[in-house]
Amino acid sequence: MSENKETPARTAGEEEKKSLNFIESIIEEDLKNKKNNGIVYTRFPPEPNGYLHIGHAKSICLNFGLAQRYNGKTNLRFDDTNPAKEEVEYVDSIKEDVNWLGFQWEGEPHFASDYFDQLYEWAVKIIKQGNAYVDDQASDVISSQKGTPTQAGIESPYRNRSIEENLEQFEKMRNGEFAEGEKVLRAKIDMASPNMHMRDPIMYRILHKEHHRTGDKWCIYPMYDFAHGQSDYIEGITHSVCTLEFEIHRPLYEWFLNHVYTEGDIKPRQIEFARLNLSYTIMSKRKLLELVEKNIVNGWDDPRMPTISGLRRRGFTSESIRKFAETIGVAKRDNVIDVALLEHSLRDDLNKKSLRVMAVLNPLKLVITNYPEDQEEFVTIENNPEDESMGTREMPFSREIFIEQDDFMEDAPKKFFRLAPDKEVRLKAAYIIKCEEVIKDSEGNITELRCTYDPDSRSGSGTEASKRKVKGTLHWVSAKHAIDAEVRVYDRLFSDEAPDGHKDKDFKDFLNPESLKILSNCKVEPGLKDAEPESKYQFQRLGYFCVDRRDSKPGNLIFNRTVPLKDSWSKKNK
RNA sequence: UGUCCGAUGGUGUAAUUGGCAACACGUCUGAUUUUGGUUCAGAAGAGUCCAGGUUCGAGCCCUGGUCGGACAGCCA
Repeated sequence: MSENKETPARTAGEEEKKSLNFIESIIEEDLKNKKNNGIVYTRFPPEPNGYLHIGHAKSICLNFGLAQRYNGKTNLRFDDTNPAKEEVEYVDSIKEDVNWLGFQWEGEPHFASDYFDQLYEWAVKIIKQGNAYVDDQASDVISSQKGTPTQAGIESPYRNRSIEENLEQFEKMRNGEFAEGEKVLRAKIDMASPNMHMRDPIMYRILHKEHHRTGDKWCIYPMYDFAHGQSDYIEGITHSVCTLEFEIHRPLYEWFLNHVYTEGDIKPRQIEFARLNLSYTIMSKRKLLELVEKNIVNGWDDPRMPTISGLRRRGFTSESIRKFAETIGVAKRDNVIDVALLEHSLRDDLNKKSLRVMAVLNPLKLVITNYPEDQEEFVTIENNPEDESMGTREMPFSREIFIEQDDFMEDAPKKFFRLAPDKEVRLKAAYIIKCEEVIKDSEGNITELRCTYDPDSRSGSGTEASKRKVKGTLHWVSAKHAIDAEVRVYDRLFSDEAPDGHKDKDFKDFLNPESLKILSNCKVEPGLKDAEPESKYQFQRLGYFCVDRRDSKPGNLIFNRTVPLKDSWSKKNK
């Protein structure tokens, strides 16, 4: 899918200065050396055991972006070698999320499980080479023989079984003659290797589990290390990009590959980059799953979740996520990106595109006493000052309106540019009003404001009064025309910069108790009546909001606050 | 006292045959503004982990340290 990136067509004389990230440098070097016939083929290989999150988005943009840049292709491959953790629900959500982000993989999605036959054959081949053996020991024994990072391991007593016996045992494993954990197939490498992953790593384990695609055909399943590189090889992947924690697996990746590789074939190369960390956010699938299972959030696509489906439901655009991924870059050092940068890409995109509308979240009734009771009129308002082509629209105005409670203060400080007793303010696109009287209930709560308006001050009328400068401009909505809506005001899920960075505390200790506030008697302008699910708006002076794609129904409008507008006023007055 | 990897403003990322540290976010001014938004103009903020070395010249190269991360699942 197109990313709308201007092609970096470098015309002579006009040096395109775009610098390369380290992966692009590697690729250009490979291209220069005619490696793999000049082909660039990447893949995005999630395990279908959860929903994709913003960290995956970085990887998706990277892998697909690389292929786009170098006229290559990208596969979507599900790394489904562990039937205990994987589900079709996740497969479906992953496909949807990748597409929504704006990318289309080459051909049909691939599955590591498609290669189980081939992988089995290769395992047999490696046994025949004398480089793999069946170990009958229990898991804890094998583990204790592994040694430690600073201490060599010891060899299994089964390490030197004959090839024939290994072949026979492995076949029996496959035929289901053993229970789970009874035997494993191991590569015969080096129990004294300084790299733990090379100490006779397990290639196959017995799992009597139904697989979401192969059903009960198999009861032995390959481990990640034995499956991944070979899957890359089968698919003709040239650059296998993964995160840093696999760096130490690379010698093993290459070891397996070298034992099945045929000269002349494309040989995949593993390249590792630093995964994304975001401030105020957790990225671990395990922890995200915990939030879902404990109902701390409302599902994987809760708008507070960093999942792609959560961000989507929150009101993020895929463009803003792609832009974000491009902005943060790719490198090998650990990093923590400030969420403010994500929010910046979002606002930047939404600012250009979204329709400005009037919505009052916490309504305060305001009566314009000198406006005739039976009168109403339409005022004209621009749809987006950033984009004239979006035109204007008409909005009803009448004697009783609602304004935001925050826009009135009885004892206002000097810098308060909003409404206060005896002060003037402009109602956006309408008139200048002056506050004459404050009505309160018996408990002293302000229930209503009485104002007068200047009939000559109507916006756009051209009169002197219409050009008068007043300090503040308020958004409003006509009381009798406004429609009701529920607004879900979301804030960050965690109140701590690094919720999972505390040694002795659980990440759940840092949940922000105000991450969701439901406002149920909001008033929005009548034009929003038939707003489509997922449509995005700027609520004038408040922020960006979208119609909830799951819960909003005609007649029961529900908006999610995507992100507030930047606010230098409340920041100063904290 | 292992192996692999990393180290540049508050945060990210650049600096591509070694040439006197750039961009973005954030922060702070000021201007414009019928959104306390946007836009515009400007400012502050690092001398590149440390110590040596090579060189006319080092963030880039060499040596030795320091600090941080990953690795001891029949997870991926």
